[in-house]
Amino acid sequence: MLSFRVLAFSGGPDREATVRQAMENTRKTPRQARARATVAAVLEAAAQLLERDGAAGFNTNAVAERAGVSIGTLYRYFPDKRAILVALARREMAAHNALIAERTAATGEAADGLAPDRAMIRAFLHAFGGRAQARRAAIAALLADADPAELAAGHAPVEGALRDADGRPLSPVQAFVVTRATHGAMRAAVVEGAEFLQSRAFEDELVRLGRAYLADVARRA
Amino acid sequence: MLSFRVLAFSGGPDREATVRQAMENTRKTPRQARARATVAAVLEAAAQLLERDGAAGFNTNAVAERAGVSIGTLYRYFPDKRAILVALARREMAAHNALIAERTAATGEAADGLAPDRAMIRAFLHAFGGRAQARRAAIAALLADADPAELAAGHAPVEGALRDADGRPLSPVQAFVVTRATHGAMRAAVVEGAEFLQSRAFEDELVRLGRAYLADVARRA
Amino acid sequence: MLSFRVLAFSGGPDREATVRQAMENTRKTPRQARARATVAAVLEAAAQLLERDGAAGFNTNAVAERAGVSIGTLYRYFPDKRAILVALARREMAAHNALIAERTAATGEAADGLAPDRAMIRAFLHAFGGRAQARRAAIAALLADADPAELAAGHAPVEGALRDADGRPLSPVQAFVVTRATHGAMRAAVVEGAEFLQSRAFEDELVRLGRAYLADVARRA
Amino acid sequence: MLSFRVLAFSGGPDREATVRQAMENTRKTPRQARARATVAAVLEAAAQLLERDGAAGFNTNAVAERAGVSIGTLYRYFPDKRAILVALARREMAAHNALIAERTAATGEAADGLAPDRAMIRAFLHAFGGRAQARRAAIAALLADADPAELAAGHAPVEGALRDADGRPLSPVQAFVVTRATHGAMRAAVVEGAEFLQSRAFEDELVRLGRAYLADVARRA
DNA sequence: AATGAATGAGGGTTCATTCAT
DNA sequence: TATGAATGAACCCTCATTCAT
Repeated sequence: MLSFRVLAFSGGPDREATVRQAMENTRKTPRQARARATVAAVLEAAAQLLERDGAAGFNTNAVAERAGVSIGTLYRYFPDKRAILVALARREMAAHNALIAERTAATGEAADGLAPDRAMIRAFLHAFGGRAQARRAAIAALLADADPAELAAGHAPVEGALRDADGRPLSPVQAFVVTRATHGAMRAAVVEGAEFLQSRAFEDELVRLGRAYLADVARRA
Repeated sequence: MLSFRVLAFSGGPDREATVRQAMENTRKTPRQARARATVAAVLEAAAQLLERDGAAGFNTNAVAERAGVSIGTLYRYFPDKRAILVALARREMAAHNALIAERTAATGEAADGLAPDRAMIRAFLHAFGGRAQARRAAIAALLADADPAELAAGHAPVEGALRDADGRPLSPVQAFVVTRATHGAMRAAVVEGAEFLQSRAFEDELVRLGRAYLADVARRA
Repeated sequence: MLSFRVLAFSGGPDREATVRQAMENTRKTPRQARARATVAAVLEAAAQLLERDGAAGFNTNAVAERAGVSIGTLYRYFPDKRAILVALARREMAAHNALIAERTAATGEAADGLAPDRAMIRAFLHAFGGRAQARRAAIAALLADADPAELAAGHAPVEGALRDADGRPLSPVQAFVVTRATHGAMRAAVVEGAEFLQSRAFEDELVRLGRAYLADVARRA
Repeated sequence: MLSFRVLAFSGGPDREATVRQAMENTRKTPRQARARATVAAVLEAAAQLLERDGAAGFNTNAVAERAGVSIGTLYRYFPDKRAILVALARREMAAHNALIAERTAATGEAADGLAPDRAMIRAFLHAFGGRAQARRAAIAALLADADPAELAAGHAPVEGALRDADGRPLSPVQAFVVTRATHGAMRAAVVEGAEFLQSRAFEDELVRLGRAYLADVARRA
């Protein structure tokens, strides 16, 4: 379900190192705060442009202008255009993960009484609530030149942890099918702008889909 | 399952006119074999470039050159770059639908002994066998600026015909989930370059996914 | 002495082929005449800018503007900025060679009564008469990233033909020294803007330099 | 032969002021060892970058980083990019002159048993032994926008001291020819990367070239 | 005095589209 | 009707230089 981990790429090592260093070393220096603010402004600007104009409106000059920084400053923090997309995807992912953590890790296995599968689905659906267009454009833009080999990585942790209704591990193909199917349905709802995206009914059907499949796998094993 | 219907546009008023014009150009004029040949050559060239270089290699000059026509001629048949993509998607879709029709509609319910769900899945997987890259690039390119509201249309006929294990119609949300989930898993296999794309095991799991879900829907109804 | 052969590089093979084809195939087509005029205008503009502002004034947009063509047109004929420099050098070389041919080949060995060494020196000096700054800038610009291995090629034919005062071939080092020394003195006169560049006295001393050296080589052999 | 004096500028009024300022900064302020160390570090960094990447690698930010000083500090000591090049050239020149002085002026006419012309040639060739690329890039970079009128100054002292084989002064053109010819041959060997650059044979031929010329001048006088 | 983040003019190049031939 | 040369807006990115801290 962690669909967006898929989109995480690493920028140029040099600059990336620079920025990471700049962003993680000391926490309190005003310099660091400034840098973080700049990065945030750029990402926010990118998201807004993606939201408003789609991938077509996403160019480095426009992003810099909307972010209120010079193009040179933008390039101090992002080695190239693609890195902005990558960082944006990473940021969305982080927010997504935080949501999941908040809902599951809090009370242990079944936070607020939710089963883990439902918790993850709900987290995904809510993370995708706003800014569908921005996310969609980010997906599309990255898909356009992403390394297909890396596209699989994001699902690996979930796939490894999956068990059928009797607690037995799934075959690789089965793990693939259930993760991608669930994710694909959610993704389609986002991309198609389905109005039931955040409804209980949709969530219920997604949960049912996974469980029915896992039960059937157990039954025939 | 009709994956590429996703790519079919009817367009907002402006686009609609544009596309209609493109379609009429493509459809009426070609009483001359020459015109039809030109259109075919352009689409074939576009598919090849998409396949070889991804979205980046897809530019009107390159398409015209590879098609062996002048750029001016290309613009006689396609009002703009986007129209080529649209026409290409439509062509792929038509081929895809033809395949499904051949396998299902021909002998009625169970063509060549296959259940309809399996037949459709198999058709999809085989349609995606070759030219995966071209289709992926076409998806990405169109997704980049497609009107989200229209992305849903392609699945409608299948959704309407779906029944649960007891023959009862599905709710809209249920129909959405089962079509997009199946399609999403197949799409992911294409996009991620899964090596089991055309394996029997994969097909089996996809069939099981849909049937387990529809059985569960019937059980709880 | 054929210093500028050194500067001849080949542009990108594709475009180069295109242009060559465009320029050499048919002679009379108005299209060809247009193309040749465009190439000439670009080269002339480049030479003027080099002459006026040095390498700093040499940028593709300025060249296109002064040539009276769009930047796109410029890039139709030259794959990149460097290719313009290369072509310019080639053109100067051709003019230079023509001058030499006119002065030597005409009457055979000693055209207009000139010994071959003096003829070549004079040709070089006169070719360099005008536009010294443009040539100087072209040299500098190309030197900035020329492949040193190729820098030697231009002198090879002359080196091979050299003989000492008794008609014996020179050693490679000797051939190198006499060609580069003569050329270096002429080059310095151009680069430093020496006012005696085209004087008889300068020519005489250059001729003497080579002859004295070759006589000495013969004497000690 | 004092090849790099070529690079010494006295500048037009504007430039002159700029350079003088730079020189005074470089000369007076460094009573603090720190300042001198900074200037040295910058020049060393510049030389290394020129050596490694050619003119393309020579930019102020890279120089500052490699020198281990901030870009702001660099600009305290050098008014602009060009000043670094000028100072570098001056430093190389000084080292070169010191070498010559050590070999000739020390023991008067024939230091370590070498004739002065051979001593100067040898000094030049050895100075050019290492860092050929850096020097070549420095030449090219300066040539790109040097005031041509000033390029001549460096050779003046040698020219003035030159005598023919009978001890008579040379004409200005003769002095020009012999200095630039010798220098040009050495320069070409550096620029073309000739493998015999530091060989005895090459040195011998350079010495012979000058002597044969000066002898011939005396003979015809 | 040192720092280095920020600036933004400038420059190389691409490519969708037009229109004279 | 076909051609393809020409156009030029747009875009990505670099780097010399400034200045607040």
